[in-house]
Amino acid sequence: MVVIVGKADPRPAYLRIADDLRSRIVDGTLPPGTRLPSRAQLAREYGVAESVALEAMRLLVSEGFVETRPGSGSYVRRRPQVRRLVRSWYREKRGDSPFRADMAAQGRQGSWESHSETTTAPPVIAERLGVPPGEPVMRTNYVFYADGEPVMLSTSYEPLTITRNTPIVLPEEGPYAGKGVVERMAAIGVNVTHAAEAVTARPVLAPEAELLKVPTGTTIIRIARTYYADERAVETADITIPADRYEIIYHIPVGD
Amino acid sequence: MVVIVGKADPRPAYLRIADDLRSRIVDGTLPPGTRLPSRAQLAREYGVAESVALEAMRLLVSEGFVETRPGSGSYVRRRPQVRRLVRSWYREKRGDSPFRADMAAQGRQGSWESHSETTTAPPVIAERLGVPPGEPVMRTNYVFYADGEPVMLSTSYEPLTITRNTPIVLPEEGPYAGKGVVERMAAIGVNVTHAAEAVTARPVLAPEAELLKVPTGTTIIRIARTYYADERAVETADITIPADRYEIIYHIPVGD
DNA sequence: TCGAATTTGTGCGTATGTATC
DNA sequence: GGATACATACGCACAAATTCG
Repeated sequence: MVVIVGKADPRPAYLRIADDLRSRIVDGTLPPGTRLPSRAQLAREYGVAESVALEAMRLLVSEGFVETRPGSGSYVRRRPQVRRLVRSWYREKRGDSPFRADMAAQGRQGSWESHSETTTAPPVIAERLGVPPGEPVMRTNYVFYADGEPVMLSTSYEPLTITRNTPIVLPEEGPYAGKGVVERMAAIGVNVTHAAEAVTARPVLAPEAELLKVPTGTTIIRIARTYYADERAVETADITIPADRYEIIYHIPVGD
Repeated sequence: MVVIVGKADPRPAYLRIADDLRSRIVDGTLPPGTRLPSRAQLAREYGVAESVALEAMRLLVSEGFVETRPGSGSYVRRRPQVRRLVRSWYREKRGDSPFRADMAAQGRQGSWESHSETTTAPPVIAERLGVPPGEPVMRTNYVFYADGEPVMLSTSYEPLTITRNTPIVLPEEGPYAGKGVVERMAAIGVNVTHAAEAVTARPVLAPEAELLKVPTGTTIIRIARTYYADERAVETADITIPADRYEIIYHIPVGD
């Protein structure tokens, strides 16, 4: 089939082709897994050079609608099953590690690796913790796994003025290892009352991509989480999650 | 300067160039606003054809690191000032439009355009609303502006079984126009008790980019919000926000 | 098992239009 | 107005992976 274009189409040809295919993907005419026409076919159908068809495909790939397999063809992308991470207060009340409980709720096995060291608070972190820049903090880097696959990164900071000389100074050692911030802080008499999470998103950077084993250019969600005991910040963390695998669920009570 | 490449470099040339520039952008050697070498310059420096330099730049644009200005040059993207959108229950209690109140809190003037029509619920929406697919719903498309600049898109769905023959059937007409879902539903005796928001993120699509006036390659945050009266869903909406302009704040009480 | 055809990935060179400076 | 820079488009070439007879 050769598509005859109107003369007065203002949009570039590669955008027209991409829009055309995209709308057919979105409306279900081209379901996931469908093989799309090859570059040569598209070029013939739309009456353009092969390089224009190539441009259209590249755009759809960068938008996440299409994946290509060299030598085989281009296919409507099958979305990986989107899993949910629930971030609400009641995840804190289960006695187990919040992450492991989240994973168990989905029938997956949660595990993690971590590394802690004392350092000084960078300006951004100091501001979030409400302490002077350079204040000593315990920094802990985590890689979280679900069924052995990396799914989340986290870098946590706790002021040593709170945890020094307590059994919980190292988050992943001692009787409260892996128990979650709320439970650990409770063990030293610090009563966590609420948390604030600031959600942003951006393209993944190379070091993160390597740890999460995702291709560069994919989108990640970044959560800056801070736990408070009344008005005092007691922990803050930067959490990184691949956006195409997880959605983050917040429950918001509509109080009086 | 001409960069001599080792013979055994496995990566394609355009990726090497992109990786090189990207790392210099990320580590601050090329700060935001810096003008990058032109295609012709890059081609000379790296000893490749101009089309290869073009490919590298396109990749960086699609990743959101670079923006191009025709006739002028390519520049490290300046991150606009990040503003905050607070999504917590108390934003519902202010009597005014929640969006206008959010904007007023930042010293900006909020406004919006909307268009409502009755339609039938697509499968995904029907599932969120807990109604059979094809159920009649009121769909309203919004474009929200801050100081005249588009900052948020929203598509809202309300089952007509709830609002038919009431004064609020059209969200943006009548005495409760622009008042927010909680207040509008209260006006017909529906007591909204909580909301759930599912947060995801992905690259912006061409049609959205046009409405939001953002360059292609930026990241957007997408929120699927559903309001509930006890267990019954009374409204659901898809909200689209440019991730480089806003971060989304959630407050999470840590209850007993 | 082999080989030919197909398909994507990468790269080169050219041309034209339009925006900027 | 001229030089520069990006945007789009055309056409070609070859490598590598896949497919299929």
